[in-house]
Amino acid sequence: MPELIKVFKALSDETRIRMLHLLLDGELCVCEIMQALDISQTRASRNLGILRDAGLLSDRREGKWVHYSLSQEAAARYCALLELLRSRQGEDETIVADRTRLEKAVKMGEAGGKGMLERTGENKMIEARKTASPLTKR
Amino acid sequence: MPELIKVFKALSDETRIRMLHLLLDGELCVCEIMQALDISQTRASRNLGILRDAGLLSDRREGKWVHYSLSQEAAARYCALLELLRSRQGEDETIVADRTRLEKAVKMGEAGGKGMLERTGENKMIEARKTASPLTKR
DNA sequence: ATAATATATGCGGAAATGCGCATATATCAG
DNA sequence: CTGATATATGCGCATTTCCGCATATATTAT
Repeated sequence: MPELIKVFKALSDETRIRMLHLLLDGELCVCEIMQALDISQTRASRNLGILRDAGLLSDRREGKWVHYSLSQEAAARYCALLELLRSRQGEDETIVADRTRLEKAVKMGEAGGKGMLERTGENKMIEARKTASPLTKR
Repeated sequence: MPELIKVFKALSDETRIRMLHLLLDGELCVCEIMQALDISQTRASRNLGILRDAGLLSDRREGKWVHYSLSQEAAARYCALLELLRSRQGEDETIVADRTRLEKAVKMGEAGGKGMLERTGENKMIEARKTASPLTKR
């Protein structure tokens, strides 16, 4: 299958578009993305893999965490596509909500989060935790 | 479903990408496209409809023929996408073959073709015919 | 070593997609 | 009118996609 079509296939799914929107702003690990989008771990991992296999993302393991980010090649080859995405960032309600959840997750991470694998659900409070998290580095 | 995702879905099929490549050069009717791609009438009509419903094409009936072309809105909103396509035109063997078949079909049309609905098959000769065709106008 | 956390993946089922066949619709010629 | 040509569409089937569940793998902590 021609490469460009694989890219379009990767882009033709709402979950993956939401992921890309977040990753336009920088690297994130799977557990951050699944919290931001409020989706299952399976779904997050699978769809990130599809974006990676299409050449749009690259991944990097650091300890327990795998960080995904826009690939260099994609940023070069498909910058027109990414710009098209960027230009629509404000139009979608869902994207805004994802950002909000991401920020919340990042804050809890900075406070020293642990056990991020559970989906929190929109309004569920989780007390501060003790050990390291990928977010403490910020 | 967000509009942009519908567009990506429409673009994530090889048949439809081939169609778009031909239509980047101008308006074509269904029978020309099915000959150029050497596909069935059903397949041509269905996939052109999908591109139209995604907002990428507009159609115009003229007598027996329905002509499809890039829509004004798409050319404006998605010109980055179309440029990306254009920039890959040379890379794909299939696209070149489609162009060749299209030119052949156009020539037979100018000579006064009729009964274009049958797929010709790559090397099947068809004698010149007598009545009007969408191609005589060129 | 065991346990906990983070991520990936095999499997199965529900839904979506792609397309051929037959047929419907539209237009034109006679 | 009938017949020929061009296009669209309902139906059915094969393939693909999406995702949850359970489980496997990787890393770190104890």
